[in-house]
Amino acid sequence: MRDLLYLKDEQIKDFIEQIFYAYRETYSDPKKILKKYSFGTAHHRAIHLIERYEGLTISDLLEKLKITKQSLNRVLRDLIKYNAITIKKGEVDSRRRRIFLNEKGKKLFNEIFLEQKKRIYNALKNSDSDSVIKFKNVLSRIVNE
Amino acid sequence: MRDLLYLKDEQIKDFIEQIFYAYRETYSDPKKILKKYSFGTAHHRAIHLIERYEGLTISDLLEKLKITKQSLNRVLRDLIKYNAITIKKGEVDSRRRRIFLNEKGKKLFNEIFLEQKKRIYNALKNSDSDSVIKFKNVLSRIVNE
DNA sequence: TAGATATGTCAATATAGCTGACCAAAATAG
DNA sequence: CTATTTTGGTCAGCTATATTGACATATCTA
Repeated sequence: MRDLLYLKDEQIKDFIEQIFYAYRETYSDPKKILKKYSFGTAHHRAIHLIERYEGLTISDLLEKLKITKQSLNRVLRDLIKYNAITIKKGEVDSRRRRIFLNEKGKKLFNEIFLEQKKRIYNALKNSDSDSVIKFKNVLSRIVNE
Repeated sequence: MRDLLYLKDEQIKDFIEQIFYAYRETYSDPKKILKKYSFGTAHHRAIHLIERYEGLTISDLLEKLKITKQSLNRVLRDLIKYNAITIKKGEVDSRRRRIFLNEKGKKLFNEIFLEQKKRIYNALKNSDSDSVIKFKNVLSRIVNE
């Protein structure tokens, strides 16, 4: 590995640490709201992905979350019970069930997102668009590495 | 909130999602190594901070980790038992105990870091220094927001 | 019709966090 | 010097989120 000035070990350690803090803080913000509904971060992550990828299947969700179906099932059961989501049989293949947000789920998502958005928005609002683009690119390279 | 082109809700949702993936992947990489020593991510985070801030106190560590002393104590007990760390009485205030990595702890840290470093290094090595700097700046704004 | 696929569910276990209560040593304030 | 505060350790029990393994069911495909 080349020892580029901006890729020294101490810099990399710092990134590893900052990624932890960024994740923790970003997902801590809406915890009070989640608690009101007796939900946790596991429900939050699921609802986030269901909102973003409407109609995704159980296995799509499993791949994104990288948890077991047993773990996911508990979460989905809770969300169904609260009437946040609906699972419909797939049209082409009725085994591939598709997950959708109900009105109650959309409201819940928005309440969570509004809280969570603040941190990101405030962090970026004073950044130039070039910083935001470069942040996005580096982040996605880390994810897809 | 202004609706700047690069700060649309969908963009912010994407950041929230990517931060989750970045954290998860970055901290998943060394899990096999940790398992060899019967350690988990909680031990990893502690050892990372102890390496970076040598001689930090229990309460320094508690503040950085944002967990309870009961949770931290379990982790530290395991690390002491393995002989990864030593806790010394503080020189000025002997209640403020300072935590240090032993040789065994340094070796363990290096083994973990080498694995974890790959993802960050590979993600950054083809980025120009400006991208890295801007990534760092935006990340730290998210953390300190 | 026989297998493969997608999903659900039961049971047991692990990890990492929490609260509450209580204790001891050491520093500091009166 | 004593009283209080600060720092840390520990016990016990609980919760949230994940795991593995086994088995069941419906549906699709060959």
